[in-house]
Amino acid sequence: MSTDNFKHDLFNHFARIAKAMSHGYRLELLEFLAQGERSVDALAQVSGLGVANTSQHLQQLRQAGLVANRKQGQKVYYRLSGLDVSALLASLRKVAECHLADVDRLVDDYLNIKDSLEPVPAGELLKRASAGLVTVLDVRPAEEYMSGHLPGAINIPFAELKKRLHEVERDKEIVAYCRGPHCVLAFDAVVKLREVGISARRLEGGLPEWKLEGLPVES
Amino acid sequence: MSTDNFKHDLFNHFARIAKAMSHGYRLELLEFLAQGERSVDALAQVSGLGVANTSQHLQQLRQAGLVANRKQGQKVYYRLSGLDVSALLASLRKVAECHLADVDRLVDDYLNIKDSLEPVPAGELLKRASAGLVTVLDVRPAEEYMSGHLPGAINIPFAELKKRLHEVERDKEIVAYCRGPHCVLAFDAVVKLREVGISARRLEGGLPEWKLEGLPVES
DNA sequence: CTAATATTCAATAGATCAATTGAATAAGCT
DNA sequence: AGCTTATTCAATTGATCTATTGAATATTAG
Repeated sequence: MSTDNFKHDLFNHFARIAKAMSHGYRLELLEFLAQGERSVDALAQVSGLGVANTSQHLQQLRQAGLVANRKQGQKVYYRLSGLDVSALLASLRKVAECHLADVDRLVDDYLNIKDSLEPVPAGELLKRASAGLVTVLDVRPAEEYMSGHLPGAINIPFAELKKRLHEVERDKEIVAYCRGPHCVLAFDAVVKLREVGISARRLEGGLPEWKLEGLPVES
Repeated sequence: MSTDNFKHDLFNHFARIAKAMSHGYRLELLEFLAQGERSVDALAQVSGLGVANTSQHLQQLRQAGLVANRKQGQKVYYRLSGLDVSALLASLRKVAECHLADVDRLVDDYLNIKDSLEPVPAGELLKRASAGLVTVLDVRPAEEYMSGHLPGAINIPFAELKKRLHEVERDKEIVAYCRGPHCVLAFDAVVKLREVGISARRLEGGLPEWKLEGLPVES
């Protein structure tokens, strides 16, 4: 049956993509890449893996078509091969949240403040930010900010937030964002800001989700 | 670092879901389940796997939260655990089509008639069908038709199409659909219908995609 | 040209996964 | 109760995957 072979081949190709995503570290790499282009050793550092190991994982992702790379000088820069990869990751996240009880519990335990933080939808933030009503705060590391961020956002990496609190206007509301819906940086930032009496909320989702909605990005 | 553990745990859970989808047979099972609820042996038959084997694959899918089951009498019926699982599969398909050159070639080779078949978008079909302008033809096996189909669709399984050609009205256009965008049944049906001079097109996507758009289903 | 940096390749051992087989459980039928 | 059907469990073998290590390649700097 040639049509059966077609079907098997096709599903095997789909499976190859899923297999590329079937490892925690590779998913972490994908999340970092969703923030912007990165070199191999930057990814190795941030993920805590060895360089050779990181390189091999990246190659698996590349063979599955999830990432692409370009060589500039001595460095090789990897990037997601498209927005649809971000969309795939978002789908995966959603299924996990809805149907994997463990994930739900984990998220509730760690981000138990979740509901009390009143996440701001992307569309609403865009309106209020362009009207100058809020300060948009990017709490990701500087390199991630530099390779793309929300329009008008200021960058104070979470690690430096305590020292640089004076940089934020205290009379405007702050909306913080980070890497994505399960990144703890924005959660923690909002808590820290509120501790010192600054009105703060977090964006629903992070930069990848913002891009997925087709909203503008500045760099 | 407790926040790092949280991240690792979370991504490991996501990876479990991807791992469940990282096997061709399991993806096939998911596509069949996207047509409706099925018992283990029905799935074993249609997938060509042994029953024990099928059962074990289904259990992996269940542990990943992708499917759910209920026991009725001596049979256990499995189903997708939600529409978001269909959405995840659709995302996977899209990434494969866009970024995996092999898939593109495979699809072009097999469904080379693809573009000439002028697929009908779901929204358009709904309008024209409710206006009585087209006959909607479901070419999937009878069991799949019975567990849910497009409103007003008639069912002639592809295998029986040749013998039952007389059942279709020759003066109305026919729109055929099957399991999904890469299922060959609707393609082949359209070709066969055109051979005998009947005006035919195919629906863009299949029943799962129809459901995903929130359109009504009859059973 | 030589040294240093960034990345990839190759080989290894330990772990996990897949398909098969036969037995065990559980529900209905006679 | 015994028999049949549907599903799951358990154990095996062969295959594939992961992390680590050290060497090989390529590009830039001195």
